[in-house]
Amino acid sequence: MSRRAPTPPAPKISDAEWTVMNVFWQRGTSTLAEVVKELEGRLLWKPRTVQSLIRRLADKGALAVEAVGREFRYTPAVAQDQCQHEESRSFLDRVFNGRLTPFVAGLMEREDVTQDDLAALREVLNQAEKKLKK
Amino acid sequence: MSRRAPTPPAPKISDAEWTVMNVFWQRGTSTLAEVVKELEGRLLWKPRTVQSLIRRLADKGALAVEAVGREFRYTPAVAQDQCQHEESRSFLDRVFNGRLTPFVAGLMEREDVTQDDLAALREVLNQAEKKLKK
DNA sequence: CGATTTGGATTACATGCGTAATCCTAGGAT
DNA sequence: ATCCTAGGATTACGCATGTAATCCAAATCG
Repeated sequence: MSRRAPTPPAPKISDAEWTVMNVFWQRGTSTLAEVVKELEGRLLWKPRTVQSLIRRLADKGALAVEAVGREFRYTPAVAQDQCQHEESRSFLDRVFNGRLTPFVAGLMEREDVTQDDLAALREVLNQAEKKLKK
Repeated sequence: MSRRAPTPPAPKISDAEWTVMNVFWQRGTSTLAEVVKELEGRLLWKPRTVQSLIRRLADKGALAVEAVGREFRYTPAVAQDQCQHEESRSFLDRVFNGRLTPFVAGLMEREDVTQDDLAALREVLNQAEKKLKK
């Protein structure tokens, strides 16, 4: 498992910001109120907190802002899969010396896996192998 | 893939601290000087920086301290695999909504995998299945 | 029209983190 | 005996983060 040619890196997203970005990636363009509603119940954040996080995300370029009337609509400006991949890489490097197999092995050992999980993972590996052979 | 009964959580280890803990987990009990030597070349840290990180790790209970003469020897006080697992869980929850398969799929898609990688992963899955059937 | 709500802008504030510098002291070099 | 060095203790310092509160203006409720 080794890196490919680097894409320009996406802005670094903090833990709390991931929660917010996940909402935007699921919903697409949204207003503050929509995100607040989406998170309420699930989370103990005051609306002001959500607003702060959205602002920071806009400041660092992870969200695009468009004024609509006197409100703003925010849209993800970075691709979810790119951010996920960058986080994945940095996580594996930091915690598992870059290696995927011990990570997966550790999870298998300490969590309960279902047959479905295993089947899905095998399918992923098969796809990877197919690509590899081309 | 689901959680099991929780163990008492290990102290939270920051990015830089992971670098230090990895040295201790590899070497076992070590002095400051040994860690500094191990890291030099690989890293641009001043010895003082390493000392600060070691101190913080001792303060948060991740390293045990034993005075030997006028020096200290530090020993990992938390298990590497437990820390790895906690990091893994929190990472998957934050970035992949807790799901392992998309994480693996993303890596397969964006990085270069070898046949050996695939074989090792398949073996891990086989072991997991064996355990599952018992 | 006045009061309340709501969103944006500005400000807050403790804590953690990355990255050390300073100070002091004991041990080793000369 | 003296000076330098290395390690522990204390302190530093700016930036990020989590978690908001305050202030102001526009819209909405009554």
